[in-house]
Amino acid sequence: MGEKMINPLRGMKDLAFEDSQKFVHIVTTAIKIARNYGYSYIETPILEETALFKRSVGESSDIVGKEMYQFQDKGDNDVCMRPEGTAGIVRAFISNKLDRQDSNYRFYYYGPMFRYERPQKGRLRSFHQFGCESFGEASVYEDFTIICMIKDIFDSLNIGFTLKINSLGCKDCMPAYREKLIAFLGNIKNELCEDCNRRIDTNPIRVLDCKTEKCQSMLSGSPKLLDNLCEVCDSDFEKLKLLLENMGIKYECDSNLVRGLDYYNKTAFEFVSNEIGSQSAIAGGGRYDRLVEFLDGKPTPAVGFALGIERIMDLVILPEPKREGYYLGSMNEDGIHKLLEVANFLRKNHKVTLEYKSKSLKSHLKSADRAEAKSIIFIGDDELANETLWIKDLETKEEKIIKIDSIESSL
RNA sequence: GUGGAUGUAGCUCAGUCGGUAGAGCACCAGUUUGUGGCACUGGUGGUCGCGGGUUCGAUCCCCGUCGUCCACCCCA
Repeated sequence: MGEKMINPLRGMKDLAFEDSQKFVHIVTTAIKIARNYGYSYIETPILEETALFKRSVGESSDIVGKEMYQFQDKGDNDVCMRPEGTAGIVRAFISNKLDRQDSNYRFYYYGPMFRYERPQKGRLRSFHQFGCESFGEASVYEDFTIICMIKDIFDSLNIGFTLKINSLGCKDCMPAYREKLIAFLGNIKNELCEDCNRRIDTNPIRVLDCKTEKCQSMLSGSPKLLDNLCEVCDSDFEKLKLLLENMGIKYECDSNLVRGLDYYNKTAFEFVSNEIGSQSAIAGGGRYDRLVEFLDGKPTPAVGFALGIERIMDLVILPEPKREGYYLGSMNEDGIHKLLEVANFLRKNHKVTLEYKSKSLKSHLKSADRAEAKSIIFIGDDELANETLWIKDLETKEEKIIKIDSIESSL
């Protein structure tokens, strides 16, 4: 008492009412589709050893460099709230020795992620992702299938998007391209902006999609990633494009599309929306064939994606609410007492809203509307005297009176 | 981390060229001694983000602080 009111932490939001309904709608839709594609649920801890994220997400990324919720726990362990989902799933995949098993594993997950960033539209410190990870399948068909799955999810949520794809190459072609690009950038270093000069060291490919006009004009002759792929990467990328075209899925090739996390290779993709402000990515993912071995597992090809639930919450339209169940109310205390038993019975099969305050029928009817009940059950003075219930269907407006002790056969 | 806005009732916002505040929505009640989603009437509800300064007096002016929003960076 008298102390300062406690508010949620910066960048953290409570989800209730319409927001939580949207959240559940998105997650249940995504789960249903993921299950149709053969994915099963996996739940991993929110807290992990910090080293996990340093080795997977990569020290060069901003996520690890400056956005982690990292601290020492009471056992003096260096721990971290997960900033993304893939690392923990891969860790679990290896911890459970699934990498020793020569078969495919497909997992879906959803839950909160934490990044210590400055909040803005579509960007929170505590936010939720739904994601899928497929292990053991090297075929580009799997990349294609996962893109189809995301498309299905957005289609069923009625959300429009643009699909962008790129290939990041593999261990055979990416390093060579990287050197080529660094050499090119080195020559025009003095003309590039401050940010780009920093990027040359941290993530040179990012320089390619710098927003400043000066940089863009300097970059017109830069070597392009897609022109420098090895034979396998190139033919897989061509195959992916063909598969998408045959399926009628529109896409844009974006040679500058770079995933923010270090572990990606080959196929990279992003679903963007132009309706949600500056943070336009609503889902992103790609292939990460080397991550399992980086984390000391047996080399296992993998591909996955994550979608930002809060970002698509602004885009989904909730289905019309339907009236459901019963609202129970009385004009007098004794009636409420009887309704407690009625509620107990009905709750075995129906949604029930029981009002404990005695008040007029009119007032109860209003409350019943607000509760979105399909029917109201009411006990007034007459019903109390006759041991009956007055029941009205709020949609059809039909009314009936039944004996309380015949409720089991009447409802 | 940088920059720009902003902070008045549960919500959306007005307002006072400095004299401690209002509307709409929502909520409650009544109009109808027992018939809803409409209408009308009335009511509950705010130390005008917090701290300091100027002033006889600050919600309004000044400084600070915290929060929120938006953009950059980066990302889902």
